[in-house]
Amino acid sequence: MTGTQAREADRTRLTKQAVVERALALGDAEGLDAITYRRLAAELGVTPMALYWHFKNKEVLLAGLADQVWSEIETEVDPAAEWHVQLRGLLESLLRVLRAHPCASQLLVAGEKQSSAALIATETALAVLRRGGFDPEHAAKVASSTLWTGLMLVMSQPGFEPGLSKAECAEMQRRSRVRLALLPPEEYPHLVESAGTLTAWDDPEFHYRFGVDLFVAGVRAMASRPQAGAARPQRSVE
Amino acid sequence: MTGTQAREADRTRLTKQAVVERALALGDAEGLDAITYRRLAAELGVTPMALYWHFKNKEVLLAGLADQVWSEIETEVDPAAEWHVQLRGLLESLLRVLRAHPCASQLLVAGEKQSSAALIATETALAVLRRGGFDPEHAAKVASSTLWTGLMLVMSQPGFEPGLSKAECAEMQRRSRVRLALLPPEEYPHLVESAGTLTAWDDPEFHYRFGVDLFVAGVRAMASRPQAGAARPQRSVE
DNA sequence: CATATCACTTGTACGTTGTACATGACTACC
DNA sequence: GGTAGTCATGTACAACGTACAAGTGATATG
Repeated sequence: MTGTQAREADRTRLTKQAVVERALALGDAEGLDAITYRRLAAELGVTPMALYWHFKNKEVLLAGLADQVWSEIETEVDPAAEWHVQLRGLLESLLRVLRAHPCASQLLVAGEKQSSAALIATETALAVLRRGGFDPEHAAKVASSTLWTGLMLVMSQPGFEPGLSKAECAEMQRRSRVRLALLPPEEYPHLVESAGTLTAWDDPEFHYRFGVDLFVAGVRAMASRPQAGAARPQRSVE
Repeated sequence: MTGTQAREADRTRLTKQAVVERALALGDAEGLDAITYRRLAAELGVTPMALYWHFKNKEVLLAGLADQVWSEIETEVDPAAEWHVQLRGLLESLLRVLRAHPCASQLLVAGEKQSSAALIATETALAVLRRGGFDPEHAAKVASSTLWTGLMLVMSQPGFEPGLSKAECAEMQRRSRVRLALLPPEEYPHLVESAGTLTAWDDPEFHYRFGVDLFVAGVRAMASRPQAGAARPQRSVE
């Protein structure tokens, strides 16, 4: 299909995929608000209205971006692993993608979670949880929580502000750390004490590791409660 | 002519507090996007630019709203209760406020978490967690997670879309439930099976109860891990 | 070869948003 | 009275999403 189009090297046709990629790159670099029909069109060397041929309006464009993000998530699980290890793997895969696309979490929070790529991920998570002994209802709740925990973890990373340079980020963090540390210690003893961790942007790995641990620990605890559904987790076979 | 300005009997001066209350009511009723300088000014019977005297720009206005929301959270804890019961109480109080203000979660996710009212809540949470045996670093992480879990729970409530009527909400839910239920069952068996729960808007209490249980269970599990910090939880005395 | 069609692109224009700037009016104190 | 501070207004502008109509070039068909 795309083989015969190269008659003019510079002036290549616009495609949905190209637009989505450009938009995502723009959003990642300068924040979701930077994604504008005019701005995007300028980057693609095209008139704003040209984009309307491919995406009927901005909502559809953003849905396209969301779909792209979803499709980058790896949904393969190690069939030999225990269910909670599989769940952890899914969450980590989600986090990898969300961290690679700083604007993705904003995008997914605001927009649709019903993209076709999202369905696959949800289906996989549900399968893992059913194997872990959850009944359909609780499995649904946990699966949804997994997604939202991923979103939340990225957005709550100290210093996370899409479209900010490293330096601006460090500056902001320094300032809020100082603000916390200079609070009256008799009124806010614990806040002063924890000021460093609350604003630490320099060790995101600790942030994510703890967040994932906390979530998985919660899910495992719920799994071993009687009302969670099935009597006992099944071993994953074959 | 403009000479009629004295006629309005209820022509009372604008105050920050009045503006914040009106804006919050507007946002709760019609969504955060409905909060517009022009719209808000019209509701207050005033010129858009009049608002600029009280709030230098929209960011400041929204920060004012966020502060108002924070200030409505009850931060008293039962000193006799166990720490995890206290933590649950704080989370439930947060949820109560967020649910009372449908636009609040969007507001807090986007905006500042450094309002003075937010500091008090954070300080209280940290105190509870330190009593629970967490060291300052892990306590900070858990406290931040508590806030974000509250935000996430409200935003992930099926059918949550600020500024939508009950009927629109029900209609949307019905549609997405059908979409899920009609998926090819051989490809998405679990999705079909859980379609009801994934889209259920009619039983929010189950949603919130399960979410809080899951979170508190996770925190308790982390508390009993050696690397969480202090050797053992302290009983709260006096 | 001519022409009709489709896929795509452009130009112009409208309404809405946040907000800069200059000015007007009310209140309080000298 | 006057002067200053506090609050409100009116006008104006740039940027946004997008409706509408018209144009372009490649391809299929007569």
